[in-house]
Amino acid sequence: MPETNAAPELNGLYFQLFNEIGIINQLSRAAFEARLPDGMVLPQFAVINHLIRVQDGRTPLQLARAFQVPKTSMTHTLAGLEKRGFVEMRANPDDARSKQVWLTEAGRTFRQTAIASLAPDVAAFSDTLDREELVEVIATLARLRKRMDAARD
Amino acid sequence: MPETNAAPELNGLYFQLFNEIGIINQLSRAAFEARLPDGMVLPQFAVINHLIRVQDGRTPLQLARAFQVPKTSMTHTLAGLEKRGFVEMRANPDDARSKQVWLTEAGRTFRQTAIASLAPDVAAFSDTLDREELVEVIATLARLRKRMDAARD
DNA sequence: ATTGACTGGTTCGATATCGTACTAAATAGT
DNA sequence: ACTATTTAGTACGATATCGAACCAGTCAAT
Repeated sequence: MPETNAAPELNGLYFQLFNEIGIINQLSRAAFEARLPDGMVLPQFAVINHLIRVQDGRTPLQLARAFQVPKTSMTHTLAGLEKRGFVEMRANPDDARSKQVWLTEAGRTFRQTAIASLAPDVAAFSDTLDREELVEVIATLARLRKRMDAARD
Repeated sequence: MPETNAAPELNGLYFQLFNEIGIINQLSRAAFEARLPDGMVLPQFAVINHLIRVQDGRTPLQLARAFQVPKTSMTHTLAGLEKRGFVEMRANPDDARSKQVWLTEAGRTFRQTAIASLAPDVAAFSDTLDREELVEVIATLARLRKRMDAARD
């Protein structure tokens, strides 16, 4: 009965994939946080990075959705960034309930120095995957991510 | 000056990769925990799964290393599993400081039912990657994981 | 215009995660 | 044997994460 076994085995592979992903996430988080100053934490850096890649002025909810974290978590992350002066919360002119998150100069320069200080760590394993492999695995994971995202009812 | 740009761009790709990984990790965690009973959490399930894949009787420290979490986190995770009766801590006959983690029958059956109840969720996106793609991306990530692991001094 | 449903964000309490410091056992060097 | 160092695990305190409940603003239907 090959058909009845097909799905479970595939599921097993997905479990394995999520397992690898969990471990790498763990490793990258630990490596990042070892370099970042005092209590600065990976999600905070990730938010700054995201605001650079896309544009400033996202709303907190947009950010929460981008990272797929509950909005309460994003509130907390943003509070930390604001306390450090790396972002600035402004009122959203289009919607009085909402806000906008803007990077400050301090936030931008922080990102620069953080990336610079992380470079040696990345260099330690950056020869593992060449550019094509990287691009491909990113594309594959992005495909999966979008699909998983869409699958959430 | 193409050479000076080469490295930074590669770093940027790694950042993107870690970002995708973080989001998928988030999505899979949320999906899992939505199905798991009450306060059962992803790492707990992952430990049970790991104990099935490799063998019973791992020590807490081996588990912590396998998942690349601090040992205090593993202590906490195992305490949760033990309280629910899914694992059993025994003395390690080879080392009086150490312990061994063994699955109980309840733990094994729990895994079965958990996987069964997760199957529909996985099915919702399991057609995104075919078997070859899955195998390949897992292999690639495993390679990166091992390399990152080795790079930690 | 008014009501009811919905949405963006925060507050609050419970739990997870993790770093530091500690204890006890094992190991190494003499 | 004896001391110093390392190793396995835990206790504890600080912070991160998240779900539930909440408030204020928006939108839709009448």
